[in-house]
Amino acid sequence: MSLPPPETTRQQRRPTMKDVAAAAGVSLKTVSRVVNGEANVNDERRTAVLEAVAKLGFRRNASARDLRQGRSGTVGLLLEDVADPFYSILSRAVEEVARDHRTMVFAGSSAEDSARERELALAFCERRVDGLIVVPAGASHSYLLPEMQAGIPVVFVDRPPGDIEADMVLTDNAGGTRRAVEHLLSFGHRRIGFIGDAPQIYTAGERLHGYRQALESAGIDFDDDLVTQEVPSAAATADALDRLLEAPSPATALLCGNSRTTVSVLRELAQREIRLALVGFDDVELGDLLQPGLTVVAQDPGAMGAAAAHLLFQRITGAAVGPTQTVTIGTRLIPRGSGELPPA
Amino acid sequence: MSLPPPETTRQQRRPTMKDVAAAAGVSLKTVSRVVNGEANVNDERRTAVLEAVAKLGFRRNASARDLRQGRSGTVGLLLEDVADPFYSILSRAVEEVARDHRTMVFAGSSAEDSARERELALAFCERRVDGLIVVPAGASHSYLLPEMQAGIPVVFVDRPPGDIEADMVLTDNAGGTRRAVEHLLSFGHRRIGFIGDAPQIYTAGERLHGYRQALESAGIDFDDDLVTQEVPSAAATADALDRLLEAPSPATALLCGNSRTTVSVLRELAQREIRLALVGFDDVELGDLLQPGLTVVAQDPGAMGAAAAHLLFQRITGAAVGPTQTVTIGTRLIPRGSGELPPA
DNA sequence: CTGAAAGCGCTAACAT
DNA sequence: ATGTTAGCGCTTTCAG
Repeated sequence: MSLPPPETTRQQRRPTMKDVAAAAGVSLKTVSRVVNGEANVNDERRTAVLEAVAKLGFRRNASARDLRQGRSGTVGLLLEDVADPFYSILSRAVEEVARDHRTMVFAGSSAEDSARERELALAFCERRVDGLIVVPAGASHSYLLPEMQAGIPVVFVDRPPGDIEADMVLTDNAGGTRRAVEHLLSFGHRRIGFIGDAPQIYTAGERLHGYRQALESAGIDFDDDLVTQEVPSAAATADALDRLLEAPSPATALLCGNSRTTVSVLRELAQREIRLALVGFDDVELGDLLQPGLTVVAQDPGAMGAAAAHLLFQRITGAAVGPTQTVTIGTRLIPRGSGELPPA
Repeated sequence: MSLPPPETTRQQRRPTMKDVAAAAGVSLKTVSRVVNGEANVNDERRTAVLEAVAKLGFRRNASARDLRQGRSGTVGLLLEDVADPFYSILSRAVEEVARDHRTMVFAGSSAEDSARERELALAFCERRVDGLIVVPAGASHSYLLPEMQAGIPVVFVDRPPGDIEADMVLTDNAGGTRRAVEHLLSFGHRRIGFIGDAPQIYTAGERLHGYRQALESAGIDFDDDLVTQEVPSAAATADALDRLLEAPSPATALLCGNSRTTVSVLRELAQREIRLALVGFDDVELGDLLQPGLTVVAQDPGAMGAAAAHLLFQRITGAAVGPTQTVTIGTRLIPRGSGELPPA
């Protein structure tokens, strides 16, 4: 007089190779051979194994395999924010390269928080990723040294690591702003404003550097009144814009150091009904549909992700050994109208 | 007379708990207790263990732990394209919920290819993910039944699965287009065009349904001349637009069934210098900066991701048992100008 | 071509 | 409070 089984879905124990072996009447090792597509298995037995696999719904346990083999077939990808278009495009590029290497990708967002970056990176290492691609959030990365010495290759993207040497993939930031300034100069501008990100951010420094270089080459004095560097927020950008336009000799053109700032400036300009020559660093979606179209210095996040992943897999496979490498990806100036307006 | 060691970086074998135990002069189990923050360890020994951990650079091997415990602390997220803003926002939301559950996320892009969807989903299962969130690419998902029966919960997002019953999180597609049409009707339009995605796509069907419902409620006859359903491409959209505008009684307003179509239409309208009342389904970045601003029926990918993840973890933890659940997420009409233009 | 045995690094169950 | 033993599911090694 036993009770009927409960009505919930039955949670079967997953079949193992041992179960398959029993069902097929062969040894566990033969199952392993068949499942892994090795040669040297009699056709008859192979068929029996495949039938048992299908019947039982067997699926090899990657944890067990990884444990035995010492590698996991995964890489970790640590971004600032998976939802940001720049990083999501980069992410997809990494995924495609990883796929070619039959590798899965763990992705995580540091949210620009160095503690969270570290936590995620070490969690990836605990999972024994075969390699790590990191967009640095924090300023120190020595916490990764033990992991790197233990054989986990790490490639940094977009910004250099804080206090260690490692492979990296960077945008040619200075070259990008240099070209943007030269472009504006060629349309007759001499008073070119620059609203950049906070100076402690690597890319912000590089971009400012390119801006200064281009002015210097053109024999134009750098003017503090025309330059702002701060964390991009709508309010801060509006203030910065005020400064540039109310300077004794106001800006006739503006270069924005990142896309968040560019968007804030566009909103301000629309509201104030001001026309100002404008070039943005980093492309924004639908930039061509604005009026005028938005001229930008476009980065190539896809190329950066692909380059980082290629470099990483070269390290993983041992195809690349020796000193650290730095890959620099160029920018592309895309004229769409806003950067070709003449001085007022 | 032995040779000097090679000059390449030394690949140390990673220390194990056994090594830590030896270094600290305790048993392996004590190391395990300390590493896992269990109570019942003498302070002196705990200190010794922690020192050995730091000195050796020990990091617990998650593969071994997973194998023993039978769960992996990971979930799989299968999207159409990680780089698409809709999915990248969804993805970030999933990541945040997973983080609360100390779980990492594997993300993969099916590229709208059912074979690739299946391949990725099964690869996730092989990695013994604790659960799976899937945006269906293919029409059949019975291949997941053995996995689900083996205890891997699966939540489908954005579209229902093909031939199985499962939890899902959907947008209120029909409700969204209904409101869009009502909105256009309220501005006096009676000839409202609809350019939707290919009819075999679930969301496309639902959106068309809402369009028809709203017309019917308003006592307006459905007119085939004003409706197109095809794979969104710039060329196809241009043709569709031609049809609507050259119909015997042409459209004065247009509802686009997805954001790719919306963008294509915007490009066409800009080129032709035509003004047409326009509402897009799904928001696009910078829609407020266009002239006129783009009126949209906004979906909420963040809410969808969060809902899917919550449901998934309820299944994983057993907080939810029993019949499948469907969560429907509402849309929001955002008037910005283009949808408030009167009939020509 | 096939199989038996050992063991990857960890945790669960059971002593002490 | 601490240690011992067994074993998760697989691959490696070695023997037939």
